Amino acid sequence: MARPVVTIRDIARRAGVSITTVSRTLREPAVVRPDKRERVHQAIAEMNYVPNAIAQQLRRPRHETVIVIVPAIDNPFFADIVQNIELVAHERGYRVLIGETQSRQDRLDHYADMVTTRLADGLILLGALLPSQMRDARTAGLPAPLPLVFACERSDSAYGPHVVIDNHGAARTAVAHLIATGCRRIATITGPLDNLLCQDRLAGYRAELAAAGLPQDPALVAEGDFSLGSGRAAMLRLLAGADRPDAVFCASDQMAIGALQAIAAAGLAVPGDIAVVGFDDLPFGAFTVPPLTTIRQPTAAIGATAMRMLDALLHGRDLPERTVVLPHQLVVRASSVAGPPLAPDPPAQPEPPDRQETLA
Amino acid sequence: MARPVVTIRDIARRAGVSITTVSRTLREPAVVRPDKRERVHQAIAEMNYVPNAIAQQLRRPRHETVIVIVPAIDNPFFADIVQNIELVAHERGYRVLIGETQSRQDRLDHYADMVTTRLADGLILLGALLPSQMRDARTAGLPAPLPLVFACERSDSAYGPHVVIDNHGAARTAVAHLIATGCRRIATITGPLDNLLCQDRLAGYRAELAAAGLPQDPALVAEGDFSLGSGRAAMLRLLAGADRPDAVFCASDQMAIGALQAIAAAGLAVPGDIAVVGFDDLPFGAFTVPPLTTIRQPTAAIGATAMRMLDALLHGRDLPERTVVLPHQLVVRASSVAGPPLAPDPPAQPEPPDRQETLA
DNA sequence: AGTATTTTTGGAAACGTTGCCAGAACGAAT
DNA sequence: ATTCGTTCTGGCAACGTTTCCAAAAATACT
Repeated sequence: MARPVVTIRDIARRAGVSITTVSRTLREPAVVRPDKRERVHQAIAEMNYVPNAIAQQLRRPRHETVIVIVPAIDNPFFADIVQNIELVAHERGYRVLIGETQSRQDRLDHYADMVTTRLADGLILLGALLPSQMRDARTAGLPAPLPLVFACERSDSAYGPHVVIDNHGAARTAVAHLIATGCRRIATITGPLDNLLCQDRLAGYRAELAAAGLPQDPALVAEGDFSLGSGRAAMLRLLAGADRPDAVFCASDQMAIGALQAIAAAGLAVPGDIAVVGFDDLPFGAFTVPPLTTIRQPTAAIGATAMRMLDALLHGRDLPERTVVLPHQLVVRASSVAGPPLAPDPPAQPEPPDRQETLA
Repeated sequence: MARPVVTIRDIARRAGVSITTVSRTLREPAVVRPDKRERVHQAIAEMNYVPNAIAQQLRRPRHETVIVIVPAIDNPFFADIVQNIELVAHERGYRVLIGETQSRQDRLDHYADMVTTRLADGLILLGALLPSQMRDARTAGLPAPLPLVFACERSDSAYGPHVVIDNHGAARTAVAHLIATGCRRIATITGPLDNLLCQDRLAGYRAELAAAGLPQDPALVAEGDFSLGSGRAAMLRLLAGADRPDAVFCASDQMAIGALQAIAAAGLAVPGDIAVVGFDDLPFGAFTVPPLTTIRQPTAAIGATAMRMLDALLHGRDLPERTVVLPHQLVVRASSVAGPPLAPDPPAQPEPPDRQETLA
């Protein structure tokens, strides 16, 4: 188990050169003479030397490592964003580590500690939870101790830059679509309402109803927690009401799928009796029965932009904007519009070109 | 951005003590006199000092960090295992980092490098992919250079210990169940067949058919890649055949859900026309229409056992067994058995007590 | 051949900790 | 007062790199 550790010193001895030369052979080979370079490489191969990254990092100001904090690792929506963070990260020489919090403060703090103790450079938060030390520093009037970027979720913008979509507007778009297809009694299943993003979506829902001159009925608002089971339960509650809704706007696709099942279990038809619109455009949504109308979030752009912003932050560059708002898109499928099959899904959201430049 | 870095030296100066005393105040407070201890703590608070973990680790032999390699972060099956790895890891003072490979060798190697370069202590592989350096070392006749444990997937056991289920037996159980309910023309949708685990499940399927004296029809075997879309496509292929199957055993729930949709799209009934059995018992499977019969894997035990094995490995303790096989369980729901609603789902698999002790 | 320039090299000081060891300070026992 | 144990403390050498800087070697130029 405890194989003797080969260090740069051993290589130097073996190759008959100085430690410096070995280091340089690895770091900037061009500057060392070919014959020595050769000898060094040979020694490295023979002795099976691998540089100790810990020691290297002790001398380097930065480690090119970022941590992505995900509330729940099994949410495909986050998974897609993480994918795109990794794309940009790799391209710029960063290593990406993923930390799952299950929305627990202690877990988040544990990962945040990796940044304060200099094991990693920065954080991308896909959840709304805030590291304790950020809050503490804030109340103590200190500057933000951690370089971090919020993606998807919204928080107090004093804590760091954001990349988000217009949740209020997206909710309005979804509800407007339902109204346009003739629905009049539109319910909503929200996410946890202590979450700013969910408040935004609920407000958008209300705003659109108001704009269309439709009445607001508190009995048509049910709170879920983004999960499938909670969507199902919420839908059952809505169906139990005296005057059943003719449409439901759900704050996540997972909840929308739960709603679909509750509606089917009640023997009602979608969209005939009740139209359903979700949010996120999970890959799964295209396969439900019927396929789900939803709001597509620009996951590629969200991930890429968040990583670019963090990169900028870590290099002390000024960000052109503290908050970047990316465009969403309504994807209409059969859960909201009856009739013959619709046109195939629109292509994936293209990368907005402007970000690319401002943050390059 | 570039706040001056406060080091242990600054604290020593401020508190009027030596560096050693500061270190000791943090490491073994009991031994330093209360008054100095107090002064040090105060200086730490005033200057906002956080020890540099990189520097600490340079002096320590181990870092208490493990990396879990997941092929695809959005697979809920892996998510659940990761959860349970984290549980045991935390309890034993390890930090868990997750790396996603998308089955790409370069990404895996990148994470594996973190272990060789001593940024992390060991690896738990949830995928079948093997770090290049393992293979290289093997062909060069060297000992395994990385402490790692395979979970779920099977590989050449010379590379490291395994914790798995009996995939061959589980497939037999599933097929036997279908035969018991009266099915005779049983198809299967496999995972990628270069994968040992998938080969095992296919072999189990064949063995059970043979044992029941049913014929083997190559036209009843379709290959997928675990994903929902691939299951749908495979089912369509099976349905296109001359003599349609009356049941299908799928090597993953995701593929089974795809199959359900293909069957529904063809206007056939489940289980009336075709019975469907999946594999994994994803939370989602309980919510499909109809709910999915499946093989439940003991995710809690798999995760916990894998982490315990890695812990043992890292401490140079001998493992009681190189390969641990955990029990699976058939969960019968309406996709395979028609009729009145069945008994509620069986409770989650209890932790097998024996592992706990042998590896504690 | 001799000097000026450029290219290569190696010594040594960091980086921020920990932990050994010897010595200082303290109290207790003579 | 002196001696003897304890308890605390600080100096210093690690840990394995990288990176100045100055010196040495190689090359170019008169």
